[in-house]
Amino acid sequence: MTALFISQKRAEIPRLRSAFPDVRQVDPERVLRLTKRGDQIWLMTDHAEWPALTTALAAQGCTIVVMTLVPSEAEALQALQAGARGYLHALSPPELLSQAALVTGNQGVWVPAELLSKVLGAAFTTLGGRESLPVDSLAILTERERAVALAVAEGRSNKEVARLLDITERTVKAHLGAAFRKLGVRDRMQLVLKLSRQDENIV
Amino acid sequence: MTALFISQKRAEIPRLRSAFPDVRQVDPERVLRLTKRGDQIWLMTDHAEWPALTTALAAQGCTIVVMTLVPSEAEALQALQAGARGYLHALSPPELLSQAALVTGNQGVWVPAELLSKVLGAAFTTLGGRESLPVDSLAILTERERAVALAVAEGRSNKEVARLLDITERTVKAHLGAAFRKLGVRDRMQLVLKLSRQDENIV
DNA sequence: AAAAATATTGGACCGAAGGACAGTGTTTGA
DNA sequence: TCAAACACTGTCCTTCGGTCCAATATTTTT
Repeated sequence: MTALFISQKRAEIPRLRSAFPDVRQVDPERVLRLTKRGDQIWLMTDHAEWPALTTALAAQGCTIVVMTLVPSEAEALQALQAGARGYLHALSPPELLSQAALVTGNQGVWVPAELLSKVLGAAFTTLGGRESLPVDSLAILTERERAVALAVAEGRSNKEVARLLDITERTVKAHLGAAFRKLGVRDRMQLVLKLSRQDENIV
Repeated sequence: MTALFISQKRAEIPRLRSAFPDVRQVDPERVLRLTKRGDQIWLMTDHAEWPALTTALAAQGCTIVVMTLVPSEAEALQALQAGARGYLHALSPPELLSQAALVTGNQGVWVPAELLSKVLGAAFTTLGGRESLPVDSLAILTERERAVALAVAEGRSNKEVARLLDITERTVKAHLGAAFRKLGVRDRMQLVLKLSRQDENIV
């Protein structure tokens, strides 16, 4: 994993280097030929092409954190919609940079707390929430039947479930059979499909 | 820092416990008196008050991850809007739960990759999952093995697949056995889990 | 108190699933 | 051309999964 700092201007960010000693500074024009899947990119918004560059790098499988000197809600949304996983002030303290790296490196999204509600609120109103409250199939099961069904839905065999719940394999079969009947499925395969893909049945 | 698992039903989630051995299960009614700032809350959407509870807990300074058996874009938005920092499938593998805990514990937002783009309206590329992507997994199979594996992953029995592909049930077993070996799974249950939860599987 | 639901287990049965071993014909690549 | 991969099928065997016939004890509901 390589860490790259992309900026049009030659403005070095000391705090970035103190958080990531191995970071390399690269020009926007050449970065697309230097990056590979999984690279961590710190991208300054000091040139006009940064949204397109973000999208292109995201398509390559890079993790992009957009850095700005003037944070704004609009720019944050633009960054995230372009495929960036993080957005923060360029002069953030090193601990914050490390935190953002940790979060974005683990498939998370990092946005400053004061912008988070605005960004999510905007996303919410933009997409509009259509209320589709899916019925919970497991509600009609008893506690024990549900425990067995959930364990089975994770791929466990009857014997494994028996050990897990400290009951006989025969009892597992009993609960499981009851669950099958109540849920209207014929076997464990249908069960796991019903549980993991219910949204497709609703919508 | 305390980890609490909140569910109306007594459904234990074994994977949650395997990722966080010290997690305590608490009833929704009593959780507000037990939590303190910084606690990590895993909240199931199996009762009607979960959005209000999320807001209340977020106001207390807790980190909330909403878990559901039926992920949907609308519910994800509702969770984040209510103040949750994470949203994921209740049957996610332990590594994913750990990752979500890490991200949300560091002020990050965690949403499954396939929902992230919808939630933020962004062009996220599915990063991670190197050898786990469905296409990658199925790529190592022959055309026939892939056809059988996909049919089985839809819940069909060997006999049904045989009729579907107009071959003998014995041949289905042959192709399926080869697929098991190549994919490193032990039976059809593991296969459907591997294929249906690919997008969440990061490794 | 009576009735219903739940949790637990037993035995037996049968089909499905998966592997071991063996064989045929076709296609493809070195 | 020859080896390797592929597609296909057979028999035999073991284990697993699911359902049928029960039974008993506890809890909850009516």
